[in-house]
Amino acid sequence: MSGSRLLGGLQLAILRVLWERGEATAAQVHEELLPEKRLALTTIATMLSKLERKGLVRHRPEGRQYVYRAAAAEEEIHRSMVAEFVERLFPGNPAALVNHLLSECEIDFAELDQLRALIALRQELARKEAADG
Amino acid sequence: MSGSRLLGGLQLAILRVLWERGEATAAQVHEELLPEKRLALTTIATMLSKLERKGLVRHRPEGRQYVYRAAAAEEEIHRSMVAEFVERLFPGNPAALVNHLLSECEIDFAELDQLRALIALRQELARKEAADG
DNA sequence: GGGCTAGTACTACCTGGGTAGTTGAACCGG
DNA sequence: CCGGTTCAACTACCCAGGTAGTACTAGCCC
Repeated sequence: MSGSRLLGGLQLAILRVLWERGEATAAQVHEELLPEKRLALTTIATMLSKLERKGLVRHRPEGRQYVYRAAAAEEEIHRSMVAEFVERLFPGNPAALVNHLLSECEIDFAELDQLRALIALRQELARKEAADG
Repeated sequence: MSGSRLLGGLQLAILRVLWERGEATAAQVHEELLPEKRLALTTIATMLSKLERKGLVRHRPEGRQYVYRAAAAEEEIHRSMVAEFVERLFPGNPAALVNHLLSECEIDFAELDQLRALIALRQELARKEAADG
């Protein structure tokens, strides 16, 4: 478990493509990211290799090219990155981040409703846990 | 635009000391961080210089030592880092991060209550805006 | 005044993200 | 069989965070 789990923007963009499509060649990832980031194909290929070295991506040869797929679940990456980020910015206080997000970010009405429901659910669980012991 | 992207853990730890104390010498920051991170004093001094080059701290000579203070407000740093982080991990969807935090993190009952109140407040504001605008 | 000390400045190195050119191999069309 | 195309691999940079040793300097004590 090495520290510094914060992946960069490009790495995440690539992983997102893989999560979305299941599998993709370097060229496909490149093409999909073109509007977002104008990068050379070799840049994408390099990043895929680096991600593979870190165990976040695997490849399988198909004909003369490699087909990549994510080796780490999206949820897993989210979890570890959020944990790392919270620890960095609001040490031991995830609620402070929620607070910040609610105060500073544009979150629309419907989403706020959903979040409120989610909080109610969490409180329900907490209450039950407390009751059961 | 102060291209302040994601600061590292040490930089933030140093800034936290400065925010907390208002002012501090390198030695004071070092001392305060000792239990948290065992680092050489020169490491702290180096980071202070780097932070100063980025305009995030300033110093004032006092006798033969420098007294540093943060040049960026805590809120400002929080804002820009959270924005950057959200854009990286949940592009254009801060609510997804809130969702994640509520689902995955340990947030205690009282905090959940406060968050619920905060959401209600936000909704109130949104409703008012919708009515006025 | 001469050496000790405290404290900054300078320099160096490692790591990892990001970027891309160059190389070399496999393959396809003629 | 040869030349062009298409890949992946290798190599090389840049930059910033992090870490720390060493050099220099200003002040202090005897």
